[in-house]
Amino acid sequence: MTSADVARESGVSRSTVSFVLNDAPNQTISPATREKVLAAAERLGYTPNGPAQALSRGRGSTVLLCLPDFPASATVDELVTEMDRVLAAHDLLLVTHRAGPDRQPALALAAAVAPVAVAGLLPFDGDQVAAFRARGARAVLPGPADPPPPRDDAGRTVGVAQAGHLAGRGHVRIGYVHPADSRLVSMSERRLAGVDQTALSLGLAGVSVRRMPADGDFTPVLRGWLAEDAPTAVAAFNDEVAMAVLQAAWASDVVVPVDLAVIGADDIPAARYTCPALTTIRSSGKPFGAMLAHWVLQRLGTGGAARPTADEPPVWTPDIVIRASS
Amino acid sequence: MTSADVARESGVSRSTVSFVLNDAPNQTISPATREKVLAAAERLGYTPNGPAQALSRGRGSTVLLCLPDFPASATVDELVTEMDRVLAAHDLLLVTHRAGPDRQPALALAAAVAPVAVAGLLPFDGDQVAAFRARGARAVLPGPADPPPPRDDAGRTVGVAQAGHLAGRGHVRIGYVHPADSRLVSMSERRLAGVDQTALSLGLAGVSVRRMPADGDFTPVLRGWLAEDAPTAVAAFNDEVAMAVLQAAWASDVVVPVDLAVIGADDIPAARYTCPALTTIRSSGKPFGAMLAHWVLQRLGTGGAARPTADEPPVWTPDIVIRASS
DNA sequence: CTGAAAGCGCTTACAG
DNA sequence: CTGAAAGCGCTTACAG
Repeated sequence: MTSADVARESGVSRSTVSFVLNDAPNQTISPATREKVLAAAERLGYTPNGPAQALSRGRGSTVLLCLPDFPASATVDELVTEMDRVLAAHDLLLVTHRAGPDRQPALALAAAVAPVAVAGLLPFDGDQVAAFRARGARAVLPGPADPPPPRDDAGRTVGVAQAGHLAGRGHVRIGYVHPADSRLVSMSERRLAGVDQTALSLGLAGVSVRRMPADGDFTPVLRGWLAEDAPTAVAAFNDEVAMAVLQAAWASDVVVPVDLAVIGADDIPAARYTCPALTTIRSSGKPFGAMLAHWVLQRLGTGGAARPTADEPPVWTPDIVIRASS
Repeated sequence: MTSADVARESGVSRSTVSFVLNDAPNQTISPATREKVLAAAERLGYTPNGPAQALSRGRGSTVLLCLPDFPASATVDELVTEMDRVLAAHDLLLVTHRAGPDRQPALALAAAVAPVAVAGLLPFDGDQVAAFRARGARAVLPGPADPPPPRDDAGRTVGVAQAGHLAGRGHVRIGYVHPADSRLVSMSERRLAGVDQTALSLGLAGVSVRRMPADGDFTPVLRGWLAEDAPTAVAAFNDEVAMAVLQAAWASDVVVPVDLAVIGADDIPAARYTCPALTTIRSSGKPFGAMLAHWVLQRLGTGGAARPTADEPPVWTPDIVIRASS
């Protein structure tokens, strides 16, 4: 099933078929011909071959998004969905690749699909950019020279929101708990920075920091912590860490939120079901997805395209979900 | 940067370049020429254009996996990672597509990348199969005539494991809780079938069933349930539902596991941090990913390929993770 | 208003 | 052992 079949079926040339199917500008096709071609294509169930189109146009229609090896999360799903949505409005299709120990490297995928652009959540270094370019990408971002994506800022913002809430509840000795998973440390550092900065600007005590032990049992750490720095409220890196704190408190007869307030981050589905229900920070992946898409479009020069998109501006505003734990 | 550049640089024809780069069988290239070409390709940083290769070979090198619109989960990640891994051993690259309200339909992606095969977790109907085929896929599975993937069985198996554990603890009145999310009902029905069947075969009472209310508060339901059917143990559809049950018990002064035993499913990261820690069923996505990959390969006739893969046979064995809730 | 022709980057019989 | 040529399915100047 090729365009030649459609041409034959409708009694015109392949050029004409291509013209009508692509609504070629500067090309005036008679309504009759147009109809014939459309009907034939319909009847034959013809669909143009994407790779062939890309080859001949010298420009693919896919964008590759490289995701880090983070645990599955609704936030990333939202990001991807939104990026897909705004890209689709510009006839660009999103292909995602999640890094991972056993996963094929993104470069192989890039070679196979020849995306017109590749985007990532973490900045690419010079070699990576060059490699993607060698595989046909016209835009690779963020590159080493680019401003980092607003993710850093987003991380900080989460910490700011956590500390702000806790301080608002009257707490002055705030603690922070890092996750055990080393893949998450850089993100956790950013969140901590937000907590730290807020505590500082509010004139609170310096924030005391602990890390989740690898075995997942925070109980001994919590006991020592309470004895030493005696935080009255803890901001956890994320909801899982917050749950570990909740569990340690439960095991130690420390009553939340009376003896200890805790706040998580991410608002995972489980957060509403903890005992007590977890107060947390919810940050949608949507604005970030929109931002990445717009960045790609701009870099591709499709920014001021004919078709205007009524997308909300990509602003990053974490929401606080107040439940019972603080 | 094309193969013509490499040919020019190394002073041979494009055919020769193609032969050495592809290790063409039935083709004897002198070691000297071979070296020259390889060196030139290396020097130029040449990478073949995937779509062009696909076009000329008449066979793409990607496989499209269509994922349903389920919440993000580690199990699906494992499935994808494993499928990617075994496919990669056959020079096939995996491209995943998650369905969703705002996502581009999978057909558009299929048209753009022209995958040689498309696989799904849920069976495709006749129209879908035809549409994918029209976009170049040589294999689309599972189709309407195919045996359903062992997912159904997997679902049942989870229920069997849940009920088996509960019965082993001496419970005779077992309850089951469906999730509120309607996208999950068919999966939940399968798990319930496993519970039901096991209870039946063990001569226990029929299992009493409830569903999570949309507002997420299981407390009123639990109270009524305890008054009516008085189950002593409940198997929840998944860990989130189990947590809701735990929370309802906590709110009702029902002590778990003494007054009520609960078991979840999936072993999400949060499961170890509930109070008490949740007993659950863990089923890796790995065997299912391997199975799908093998199915694709077999359908593609690559099954008995030269390169043997030392993959474990795709067997589906859920593990029970015993913690404190039952 | 429409068609013949070249070209996108590759592979692969077919000659030599 | 190596090269000239055709072809994969499309698009797009260029003629008419």
